[in-house]
Amino acid sequence: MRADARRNRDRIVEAARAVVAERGIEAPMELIARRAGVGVGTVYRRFPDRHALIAAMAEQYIHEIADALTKAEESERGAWAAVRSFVLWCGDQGRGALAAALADLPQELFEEMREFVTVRANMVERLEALVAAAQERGEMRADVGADDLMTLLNIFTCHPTPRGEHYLRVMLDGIATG
Amino acid sequence: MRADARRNRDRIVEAARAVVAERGIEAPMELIARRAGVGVGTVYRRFPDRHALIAAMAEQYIHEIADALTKAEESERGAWAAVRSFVLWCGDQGRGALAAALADLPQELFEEMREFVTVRANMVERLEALVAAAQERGEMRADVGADDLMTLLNIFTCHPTPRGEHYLRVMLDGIATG
DNA sequence: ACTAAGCGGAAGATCGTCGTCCAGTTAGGA
DNA sequence: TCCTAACTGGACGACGATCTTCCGCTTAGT
Repeated sequence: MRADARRNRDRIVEAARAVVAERGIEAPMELIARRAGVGVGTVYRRFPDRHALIAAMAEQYIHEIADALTKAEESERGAWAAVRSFVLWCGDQGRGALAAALADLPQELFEEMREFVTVRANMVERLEALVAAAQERGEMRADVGADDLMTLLNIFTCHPTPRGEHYLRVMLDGIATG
Repeated sequence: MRADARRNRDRIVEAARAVVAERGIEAPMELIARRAGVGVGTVYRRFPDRHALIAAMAEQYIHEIADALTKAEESERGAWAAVRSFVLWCGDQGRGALAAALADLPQELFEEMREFVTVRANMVERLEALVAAAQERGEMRADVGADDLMTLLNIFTCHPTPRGEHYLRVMLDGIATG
């Protein structure tokens, strides 16, 4: 692949993430192309259809999240601190908006996204372990699980508001054992 | 107006509320007509365009909310209890979904909806008073205001999930002074 | 039983997005 | 420098979803 083509490909994936986070999974291809500074034709040459683009995007995205979780795990300030900082990290930068957009992806699409599915499953497992540890130590209420955390993240970040991060903190205060 | 026409009119407004709550403010008119058990033609005779229908719907809706707030105020179990029960009432039955849908209404539309605007303004004022009282008594954290409560309601109810009410309760625990 | 009011839904208009195609441009090797 | 294969942008026709109108049939109510 020619160097300029490579550069454009990367720009397109990045633009897709931003646009999908803002406008949802059905954002027009032209918006993505514009944001990347290329024409629609260029997008379609690199990615035969929007599915391919979404898959590329999702893969990059899930790896970032998984890395953040690893960092949180390694911080060694306790399970609840790890959960908390991971949630706040996810809430930041509208990452969750992308997650929300991916969440209502048609089921059949996931079958072309093996890597994404695998990495995500692994991540959920690790988050569950962290939550269980925090609960065992009595640092976190027992009626909220890892899946609830992910749902809540989706809810908050998919609905952008100026005080989103503040709300997330209030929510975390409600989740922490008082 | 003939009795059957009146009946249909009411049914249409009710159907519109349900459909808009589920599918957003841009839900197809045909869906609303179907849900009301009438043809699209009937909808358009009663309401010249979707704006008129939305206005009728919004008016009915805001009165219900205002009534609920009145009930909460009258319960006399304290300001925080009133705020809490009002928020939970709103969260119930997907009322917020409708609020969310109304929230991203084009600005110019509100100018044809005087009644709605007036009643809503009055309601917000009363909620603010309740919040101030709860905060003064130290029952509620000071960094969350009436507008935040409304935003949070929108956020939660516009994004329907099986555990929505539970999340709202957790959130309220975070908002209450611990 | 008569008629004004009401009814449903087919049909045509409109709109936004998709994905293709091709004439023109450019990277980078010889 | 020159050459060409690779790449580029965006106009364009197709398409599906939704809007709104219109009209022949039905019905409430006198």
